[in-house]
Amino acid sequence: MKRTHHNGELRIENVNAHVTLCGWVAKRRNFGALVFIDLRDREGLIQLVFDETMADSISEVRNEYVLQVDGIVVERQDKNPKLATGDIEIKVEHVQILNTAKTTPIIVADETDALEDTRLKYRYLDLRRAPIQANLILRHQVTMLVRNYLSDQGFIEVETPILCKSTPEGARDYLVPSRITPGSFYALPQSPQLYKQLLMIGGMEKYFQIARCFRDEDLRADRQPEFSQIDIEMSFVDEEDVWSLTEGLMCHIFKKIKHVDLDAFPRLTYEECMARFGSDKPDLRFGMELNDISSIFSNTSFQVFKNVLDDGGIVNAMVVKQGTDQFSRKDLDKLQEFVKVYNAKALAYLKYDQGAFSGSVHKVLSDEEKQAIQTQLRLEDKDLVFMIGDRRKIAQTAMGALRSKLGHSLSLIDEQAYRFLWVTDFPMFEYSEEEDRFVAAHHPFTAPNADDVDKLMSDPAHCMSRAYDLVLNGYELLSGSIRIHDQELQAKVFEAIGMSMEEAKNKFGFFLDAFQYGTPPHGGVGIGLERLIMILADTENIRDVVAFPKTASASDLMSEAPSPVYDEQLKELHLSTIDKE
RNA sequence: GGUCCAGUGGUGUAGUGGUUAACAUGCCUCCCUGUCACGGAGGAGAUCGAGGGUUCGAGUCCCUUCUGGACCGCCA
Repeated sequence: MKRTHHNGELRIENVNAHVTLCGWVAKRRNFGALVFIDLRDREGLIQLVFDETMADSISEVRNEYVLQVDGIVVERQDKNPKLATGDIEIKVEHVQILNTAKTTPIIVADETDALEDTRLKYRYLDLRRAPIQANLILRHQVTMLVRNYLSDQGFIEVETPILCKSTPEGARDYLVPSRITPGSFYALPQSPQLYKQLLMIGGMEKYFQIARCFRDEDLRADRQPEFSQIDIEMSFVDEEDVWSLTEGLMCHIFKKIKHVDLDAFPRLTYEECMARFGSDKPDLRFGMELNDISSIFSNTSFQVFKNVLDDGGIVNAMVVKQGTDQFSRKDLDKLQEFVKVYNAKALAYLKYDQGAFSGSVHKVLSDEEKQAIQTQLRLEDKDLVFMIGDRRKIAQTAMGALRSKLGHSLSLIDEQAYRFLWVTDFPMFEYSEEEDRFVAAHHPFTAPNADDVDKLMSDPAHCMSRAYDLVLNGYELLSGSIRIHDQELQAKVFEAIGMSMEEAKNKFGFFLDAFQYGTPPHGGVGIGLERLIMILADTENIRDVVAFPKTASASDLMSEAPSPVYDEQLKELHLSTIDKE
């Protein structure tokens, strides 16, 4: 092999150069004895011309054949402005067929051909297409930037185990049976959480890893069962140190990849975030904030809102500016169904037009109430108000989901913008109705706010933590926290979530042991690499930025994993064949 | 665990109870010396995801099931 150039890099300046090129046949066009072939490689396309003297040597060549050609770069008579190499072509003098190819099930040259399941079944062909290659190259560039940046900042990349101890707190583990210890299992890491904290105890001070993580939970458009996390942990730091490091990294990435200078990263508490946007990962590329208008209805005769308020709920409102004519009755009925998905009982609406009200709750609200709504929400002509009266969390979440949906469907979003947001002061615990106890909202190693330590037992619902998320354009880009480094505090947190010291020792004994030998204050973050790449690649589908992704049911259409195994393998693992009923 | 959408030649679609399932593209053969979404002529290729039911008759209606997708729950 003596390839001299990539196909996409040749230009008019290369005219008369003798070149040797390699690649795949993207397209063949015949004119009697004259044949054009578009030759594709990773860097692009170039047109090859074969005259009658070459006709025999390429008569068998079809799409996706692998060729090596020698030829001379010549200027074209008719240039093709759509192609980077469109000013020139290669007059081929010698061709070698490196390999043949069967007719492909998907047409590689047509980037719109085939639905996603077919593309995934033949992923190796889909990967030949420019868009998916561009995404993988982008991913490579970002991980290189991350490694270099963090290394320059004094961080050490350390690999942590994939075969771990199962810690059944949080996400469901993927389990791996042990052959040597029958009946025992490893777990694949949901994240390197414990190991990175142990690295801090181990004196690494600044650690990072582009870490593979595994979670056996149901998938979504932005969730795969295995994914990568830019995992970072630092010793002797507080929130400001972690945030400033993270912001520096993000600024670096967006400068290098998108050539933009990011604005300062705003911060909101979780509570304010939920109140204003109905989400802990709000899209700040548009406004249309939520409003609590409960006080207007303190003496209402509208029974629905009255009941909600009596039960401690709220009435949440959102104004669609100039919205009165944007929704048909049918649209509004659909939105009604939409909020029910989020457990809201109903979606009320009120139209304000030329000083007069109409809409679903027009007749049941008093004039004073409507006037108060107009005043509080500063309604102008043709404004539409959506209202949800429900339990606080439901009213906020459902309205937040509606806000997000309408932001897209009404094109309120500035597609060019990158709007970051730090969300802080998360609750330390969430009440789990299922388990009838408080569970850690983040993970049980998150430090509580210093002021809230005495609430751990007395008032866990109002105990805030030192956890934080970084949100970008409506995606949770990372989560992190300042960790507990004091063993007594750690014990209290276990107690608060109803975990006995015995149980804690059984689950995290090695970790708690380590705490006794001089644990530095530490904290860090885990950045969802795929989500970052999705945003940079401008796609809403995580599979677009993963080379070999899995489907929504966690299977690989290409390799057909997961698959049954031989009885022999099960026997070695001391597992009996699973009864399929 | 739940809700919704989709499944028709290799690929992408049309077909809304009635002849031989249509179109585009790809594939094969032939023609063509300046195409680049090349063009022209011809050809092969589908038990309409699977199973059951309703009907004189089902790609079409009903039930079950499988697969893919989106969402809720879940994802510390």
